[in-house]
Amino acid sequence: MTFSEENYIKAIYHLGIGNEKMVSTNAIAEKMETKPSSVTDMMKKLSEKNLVNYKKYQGVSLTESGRKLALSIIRKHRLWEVFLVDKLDFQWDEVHEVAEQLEHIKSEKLVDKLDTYLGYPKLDPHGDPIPAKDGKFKEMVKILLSEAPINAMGLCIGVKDSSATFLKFLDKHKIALGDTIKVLDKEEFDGSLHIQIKQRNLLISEQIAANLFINLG
Amino acid sequence: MTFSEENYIKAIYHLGIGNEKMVSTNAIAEKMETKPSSVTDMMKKLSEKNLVNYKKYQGVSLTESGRKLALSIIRKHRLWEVFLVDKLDFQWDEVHEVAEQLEHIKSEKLVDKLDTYLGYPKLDPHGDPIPAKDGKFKEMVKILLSEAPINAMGLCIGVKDSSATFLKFLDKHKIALGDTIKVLDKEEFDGSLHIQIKQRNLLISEQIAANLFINLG
DNA sequence: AAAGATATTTAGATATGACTAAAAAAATAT
DNA sequence: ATATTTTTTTAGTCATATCTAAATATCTTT
Repeated sequence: MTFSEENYIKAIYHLGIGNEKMVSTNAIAEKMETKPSSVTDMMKKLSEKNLVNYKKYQGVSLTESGRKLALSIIRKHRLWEVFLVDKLDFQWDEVHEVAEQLEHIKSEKLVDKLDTYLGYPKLDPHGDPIPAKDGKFKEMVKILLSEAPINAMGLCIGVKDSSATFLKFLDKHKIALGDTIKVLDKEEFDGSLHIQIKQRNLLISEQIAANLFINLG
Repeated sequence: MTFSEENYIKAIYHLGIGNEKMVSTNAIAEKMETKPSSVTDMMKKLSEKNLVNYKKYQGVSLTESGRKLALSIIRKHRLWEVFLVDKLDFQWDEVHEVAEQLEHIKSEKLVDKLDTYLGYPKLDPHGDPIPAKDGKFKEMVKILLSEAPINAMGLCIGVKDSSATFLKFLDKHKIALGDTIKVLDKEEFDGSLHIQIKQRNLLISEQIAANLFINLG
């Protein structure tokens, strides 16, 4: 598998979450920051390798082996992120790019030993679950903070956008995974949320709220 | 820099050690397990990028920036090897292949933090020195065991061949870096050496002796 | 159901890094 | 010093992964 192939597989997996249907060529092109024609070329190749189900004009979905491959790459990505934060003292907003490279290192032994060394972590620094060796993992029950009803209270368990800009914003306002958040009020005008977090009251924009996952009770 | 370019630079560096002259196209081709014509192509490209001095039919040598690049790759390779052995519990004969991949990860911050995490090691698991960030490092004074005179005594400080086969052989016969070795006798017939190591007497072939570095006094 | 808009695919081109076969230069031997 | 061998380079191909431009299929409107 080339890096490029692996990145396509990962993109298809991420796009396919939730909507269990077919993923469109254009959606993949946008995610990969490439042209639709390049996607078509690659889909033919991945189809040959039995990693995706592809029919002209119908979009693609991952086959069983495609899904397994995707999960193994995601497993590696998230384990490396834990390593960078827990062991090397990286900030959580700095790890993504490096993990994008490390996820392509080929050595099963390495991944297993890394997993052991890290103490079999279940979540990465952004709250995303780490697939087990056999590909199994359970998504937590989570909703976007922006969709929580007024007076709802829950644990902050993850971020949707994991860009450095957003993560830095959270750090600056001392919002961290594991914090308890209570929705006090919602502004009708722009959807801003008044929330209570660690004894503090905070007003956050809808865009912020739409990128924070919480777990209700 | 592509992986391929980096691997060529590394190969030229290794071939250029000792013989401070030009490195031949054929030598590079052999080391890289590729064809001389491919080497010529790449030399033109690396020359464009000012990483090698290349003149048709004259061989190549690294420029100052080529040398720096080579040392930074070697630094990464050796630091990762230390990580794999010290932290992840790999055997010393298992680390080379994985480190060949890890050495191409691009992130200065990662290398620096790894160095710190490992406690600024000076040597990798095979006894090779790890270049500092600024590229400086001192080779130990070392000779091949096969070239040591009879009755010489020294510390085993490194291996020349670091293939799994050779390293496993050393493990099997309990020969490790740091052991004191004394040359008792040399067979005239085939160059075999009688050595004393950890109270034991051992007879080793010349080929073995020609891949072990020792440091006299 | 035809027209227009959007999405997707095909065809043909480019850059990288490899290869083979043939030509040319350098080294070695007679 | 000439012939032979070895080394190195050139020329032309190939595969991968991209791209642009043009063609075609599907979706959306009316």
